Amino acid sequence: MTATDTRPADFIRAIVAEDQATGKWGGQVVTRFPPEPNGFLHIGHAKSICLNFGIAAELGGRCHLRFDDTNPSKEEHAYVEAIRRDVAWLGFDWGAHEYFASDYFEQLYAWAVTLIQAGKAYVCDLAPDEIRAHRGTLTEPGRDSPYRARGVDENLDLFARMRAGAFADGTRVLRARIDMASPNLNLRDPVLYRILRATHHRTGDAWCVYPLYDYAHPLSDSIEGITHSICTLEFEDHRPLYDWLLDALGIHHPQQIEFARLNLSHTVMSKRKLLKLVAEGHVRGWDDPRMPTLAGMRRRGYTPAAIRDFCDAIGVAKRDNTIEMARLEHAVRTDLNAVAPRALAVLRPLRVVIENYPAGQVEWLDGANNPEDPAAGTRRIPFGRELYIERDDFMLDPPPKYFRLAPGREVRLRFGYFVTCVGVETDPATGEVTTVRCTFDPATRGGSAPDGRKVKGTLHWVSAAHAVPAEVRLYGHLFAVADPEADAGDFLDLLDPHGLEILADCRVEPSLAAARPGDRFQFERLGYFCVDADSAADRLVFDQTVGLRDSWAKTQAGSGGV
RNA sequence: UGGGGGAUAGUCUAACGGUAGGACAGCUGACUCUGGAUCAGUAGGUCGGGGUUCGAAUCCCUGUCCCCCAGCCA
Repeated sequence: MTATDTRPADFIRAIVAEDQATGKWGGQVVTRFPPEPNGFLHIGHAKSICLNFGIAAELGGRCHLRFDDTNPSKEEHAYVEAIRRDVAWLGFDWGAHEYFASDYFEQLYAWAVTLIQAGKAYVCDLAPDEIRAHRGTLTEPGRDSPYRARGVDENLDLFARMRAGAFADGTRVLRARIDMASPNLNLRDPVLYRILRATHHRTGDAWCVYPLYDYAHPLSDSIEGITHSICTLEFEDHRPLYDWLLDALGIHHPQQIEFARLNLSHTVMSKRKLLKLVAEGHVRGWDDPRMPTLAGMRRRGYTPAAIRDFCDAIGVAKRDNTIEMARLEHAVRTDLNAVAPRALAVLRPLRVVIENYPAGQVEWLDGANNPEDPAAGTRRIPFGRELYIERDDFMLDPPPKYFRLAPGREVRLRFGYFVTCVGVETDPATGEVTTVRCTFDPATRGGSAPDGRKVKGTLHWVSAAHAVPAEVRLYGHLFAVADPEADAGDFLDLLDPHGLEILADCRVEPSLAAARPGDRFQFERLGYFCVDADSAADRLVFDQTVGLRDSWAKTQAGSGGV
């Protein structure tokens, strides 16, 4: 064990480890994941979840799931349930530590009164645009609100009446009295409470004043005894306010630490944009397999382990970053390769007739369920005179280095026999090959030749008489460009038109007939697929999770195609 | 150019004054009943300029570039 092995994996873990060593928090580690229930969780949230729950787990601490529900106009209970489901699916358990900022409204209100009494907060009657005008700009200081000098008693009375519903929405706010000339705009008397008549998903109409994030967040952290409040970079400017409030109140003061959020190529992470895609029907929903949401990734067949491994692998730092999608795909391939049962499935069927194979004869051949895992056992696959192979696996006039079937060429049918192409039938109108005629070598049953001869290619196939029809949905990237956020135009114009391709006439081996939604398979030579929620007993539907690495396709791309 | 952050291979990420390392992507090759998997090899980097030092990605000075902040969103 070297020093490198014991060094914390990232700068946040280093801080927490240091705090543990010095006993700063009495040996305690309490983190929290604080989503706002106004949308579904995405892979960016997964980074934060893995960080917060991971640190707590590593150090014997705990991580709270706290819904930051301070804005009733945007939040819904349905999102709460979706978030719970996604965090649990990812593999994390918050136990009894589920909280809502809205549970703290009474305490938060009481602390606001405390601030007023201490002369550190005041009720401001300025309209929203006036507040903005008084705030100044990045380079000019703000101006004091004319209400800044209001007396404690008047503030107390006004704030009580705000709560009581005496004033219209937007007519008054409670503000912290800090410094209108601060170079940090967050300190120019930030708004703490606004009047908002909206039904809250949990407190209903009990309140008409709601705290803002900057006020509710540090106090919620404090109430819960959080030690390390880990958030993303854009809140760095808010830390002085976070600290100011906790100091002003003299209560438990967690340490806020910021890290760079995850960006993934070929997709967007903005909740606003994801919501727009869903609301306007550009995708089928929050769980559309093209979406970077955990629900979408789950539906597509990503495993929790793959996502966790991905989050561990990308690291945590402060510099802006965009992870290549290939990194995520690598994580899911690695996981699925080890655990996904194999199956034979033909996406674009091409009929094959084996001339010297007896009509009506059926043989049940043994196929390994997972070459990576002998314990996975074998299954029986029917073989007959008439089969389907992949259209891509046959060419009348193949280019060099093409190892598949072509006139006169011999290949192996996976787990089956060597077959040689002896002719084709074509559609006289289009010239398209409709049937490939072959002969088989009976001595090669199971896939190897007693005379030791080799074949360059092995094809997947299904028995025409036994194959089960299926729909397969192929997915590309959500966006056609690596960084859809970079373009100044409408991001919708950047959606990849090839992001979804539906193949309605596929054929899969009969053992797949029993597959249930959520089941994952590797279709040999093609990729990983997951049974979609739309699947029914009489209509199998598969989603492509990710393709297998394909060096032939790479060769093709490199040579500019055939 | 007010404040706050950040710059290490194509993309991420380590190195805490002492050989710039790892991963993904790329390329070569080996092996293979998945052109999969696996294995081996290979190429590629410290934002620029000064300085301190025996020695600098790391410390100092200076310049440049990138990100965030002017919601009664979070």
